[in-house]
Amino acid sequence: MENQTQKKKVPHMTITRLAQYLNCLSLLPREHYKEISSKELAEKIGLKPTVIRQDFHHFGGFGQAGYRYKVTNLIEGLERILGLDQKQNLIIIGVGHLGQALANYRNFDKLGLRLVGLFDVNPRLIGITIRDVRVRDIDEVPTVVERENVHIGIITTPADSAQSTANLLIESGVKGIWNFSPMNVTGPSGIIIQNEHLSIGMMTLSYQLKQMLPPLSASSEY
Amino acid sequence: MENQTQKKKVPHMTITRLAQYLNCLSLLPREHYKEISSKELAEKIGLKPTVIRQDFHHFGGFGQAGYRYKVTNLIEGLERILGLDQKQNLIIIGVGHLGQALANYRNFDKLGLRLVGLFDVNPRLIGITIRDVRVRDIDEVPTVVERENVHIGIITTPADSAQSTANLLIESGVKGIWNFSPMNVTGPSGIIIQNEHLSIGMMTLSYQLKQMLPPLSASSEY
DNA sequence: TATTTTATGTTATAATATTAACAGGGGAGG
DNA sequence: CCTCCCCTGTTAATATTATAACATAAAATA
Repeated sequence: MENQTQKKKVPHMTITRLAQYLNCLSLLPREHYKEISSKELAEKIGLKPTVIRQDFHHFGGFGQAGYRYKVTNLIEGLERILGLDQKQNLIIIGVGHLGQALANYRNFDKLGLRLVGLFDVNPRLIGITIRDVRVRDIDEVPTVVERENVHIGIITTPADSAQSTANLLIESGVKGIWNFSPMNVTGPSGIIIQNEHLSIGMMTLSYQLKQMLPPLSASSEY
Repeated sequence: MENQTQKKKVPHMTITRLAQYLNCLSLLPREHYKEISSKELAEKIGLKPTVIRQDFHHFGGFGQAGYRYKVTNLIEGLERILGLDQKQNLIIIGVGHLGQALANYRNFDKLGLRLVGLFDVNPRLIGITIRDVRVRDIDEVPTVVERENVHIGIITTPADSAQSTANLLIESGVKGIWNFSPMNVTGPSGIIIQNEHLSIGMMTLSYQLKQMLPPLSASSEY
């Protein structure tokens, strides 16, 4: 569209699905899939074709009537929309099990993200190296954020230090926070904060299981 | 697709939020919060009070008009709705970094979940012990699922073996799958499958950042 | 070349979710 | 006891999202 600041609001679910499309497209073998139809893509993800076409329509569409979508064209467009064409530097605070798992996450490269810092308060962790990145003391966060022009910070600390960590990140100049601690963190408007609670996924799974499985005993009370 | 155990269908977003409420409530100090109002809880999560009351209304409400909600009552009710009151056994397949991180996830206990098995194909991992659970060969999955009455399986394998792993789990008798591999997995109806793609959270964050940050160059073309 | 098929972009309709408005219940304070 | 205020449960209205329907364009086929 005409305006990059985006006049009409794109539904949040659409953005989530665009990410799904991109993820799916980047995984399928390129030689067999030079082109793909909305029907094919929808089948792979478990949606209806109209959803995909409607999502694309928010951005003017990616093909032309009659043709199928060109996969490379699609991927490039999605990456541009999602902002993945501009490389970003990020840091991780909290080098516990989850922090280490994320530090080893290969897909960061594909997303245009570069891990430039790992931080913790635990002296036993400070100094070790994970994928060529050395773990530093948390006091060094402001320095690294400024020097490396870091825009994104990932929080994998325990719950009770999540908010203080977020504050530190924000003061240091980080613009987006991806929080994996169980506690919600908040910040001033202008800072993008994504709280990613793993337990919520588990709970919704549990709920659906309960609906599906026969109740063990026809309990009298609610 | 209608569910006979459920008269009126509860919106999916409501279930997600119920999980958020429970997570938030379980984290706040019990002595200071014996009771809580919809307004207070909404503030903590960043919602409006009416959302919470509407969500609760799908289940008949948790308090009575005039009173505030009793926290213990609320927690018990949410746990019952989400099916967390019934203990479940689960296994993890794929003991890479993410699998190990999940194996060490303390919150499983709070969710009524018990890790009873770890599996991998890598001989170098088979035999090691994480939190008193020994890593077994993937061939032993059917045996353990049956013996331990496992209902939930977590997939943390690479993308190319995700679907085959899901098939194995389903054939073994698992009823719910929590898939962390980047590739969507599918199964027959009756099996609950939750695909949890971490990269999607990162991409939506990237998108929002792009909307917020000033465009580096006023590029002519979209 | 005419026609059928398949595909996308667009518009219109149906379904769903959010938000607001309202109706009572209980406690505090005069 | 009465009034005021705050609270929840419920219903109604609004806004948003998903689905279906349609118009059009290209390729394939006869």
